[in-house]
Amino acid sequence: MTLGRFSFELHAIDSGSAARAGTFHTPHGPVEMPAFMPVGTQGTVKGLTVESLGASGAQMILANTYHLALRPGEEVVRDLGGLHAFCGWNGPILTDSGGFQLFSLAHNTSITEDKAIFRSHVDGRAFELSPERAVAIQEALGSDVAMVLDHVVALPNDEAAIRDATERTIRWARRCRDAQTRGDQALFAIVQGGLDGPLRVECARRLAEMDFPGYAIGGLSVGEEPADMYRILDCTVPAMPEARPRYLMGVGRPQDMLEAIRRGIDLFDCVLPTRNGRNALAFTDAGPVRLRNLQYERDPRPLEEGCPCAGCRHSRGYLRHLFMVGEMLGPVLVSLHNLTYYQRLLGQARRAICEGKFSELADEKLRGWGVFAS
RNA sequence: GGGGGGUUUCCCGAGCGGUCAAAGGGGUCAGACUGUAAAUCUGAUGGCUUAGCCUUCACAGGUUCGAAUCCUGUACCCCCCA
Repeated sequence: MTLGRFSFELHAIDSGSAARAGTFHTPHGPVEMPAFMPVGTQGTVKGLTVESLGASGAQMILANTYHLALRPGEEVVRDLGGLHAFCGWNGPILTDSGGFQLFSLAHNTSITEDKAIFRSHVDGRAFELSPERAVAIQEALGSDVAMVLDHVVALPNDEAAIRDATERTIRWARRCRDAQTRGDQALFAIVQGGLDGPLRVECARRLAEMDFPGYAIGGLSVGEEPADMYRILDCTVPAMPEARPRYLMGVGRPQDMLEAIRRGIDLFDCVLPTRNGRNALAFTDAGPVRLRNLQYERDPRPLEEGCPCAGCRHSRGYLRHLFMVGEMLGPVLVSLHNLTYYQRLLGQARRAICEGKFSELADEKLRGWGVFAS
């Protein structure tokens, strides 16, 4: 499929699952999918330079509309040359719309049909975010991919509330599309519907009718059981256009990504590798390593044998020491390791899909992590 | 030599007759973290055969139904006077 300066080529579909490999082309370069986007909410992936971010293997990163509109303000970013120049990342950037903050900052947010009104978490001032405003901000920021403003609700929730938020998400998606003025920014729609399978399918189909250049699944991994998330993917993904990138927002743990790729998801973002990295948890093929644990005090091994990241030039004992004494290099190196681990995992997934051996890879990884396939 | 103040559980530090195994920090140990209000948060932290029992508040003795808390002596530390 080709859409202006964007296109999505499918290279392969796994023989034993719905997993697929492809390339998403953007004005700032290609993204090999399945892909993982590090989260750089405020225009920075916490603790990392763009050089080390590139070294981790990342191709596309995520930034946030709400946070950047609050500080420094989208006009400032625009006047400094747009998001790419502003943060120094010349690869593709996707901006989240602020919809997630309707959920995470719900306690100081009110929503009407027209717009959401936030009380700024920074200084308490009112901040309005309508679908039109979300698009305008993202156009000022100049990301490659903008997300529609969606209405995310906490789970579990009552049926009427979920239905209401889902319907609003569909109406807002249309308003976002109608508000677009730039031709060099792709707008992705977001499927909502809580844990209601038929509602998810209906939402996906109605959004598909509007023909967006990409589709996301939102409102998952917000506290529900993993099995519920997989169940929703099972029914929702087949209802999403095959010729467009399919993005599972906010996910996730390594096992969640493999389970989602198995079901046909192409794109992910998650704070876990960076947040957990800052909190001394490293991802490895043998499962998580909680570096503060006493057992690593004299461990001479790197986090992962053969990992090319800068953190793996050091022993676990040294990394533990950095955390125990509060040195900032600890969070930096383990964030870098985790992102590198995620990128390598996705790279292995892409190769396995092209070879028709994704299930074998997934089984092997899940076994290493000590979790069962779902 | 004389006068005054102090010694609390790994550390700092509250407590000043019972509700004290002893506040609060720190440290340590363990856990959590999924479109980032997170380099954050939570729990544990004398021992045990754990609804209870035992051993702790410099050391020894004493007063009291009952002492980390009061008294006497000893040791060490700090301040002032000579």
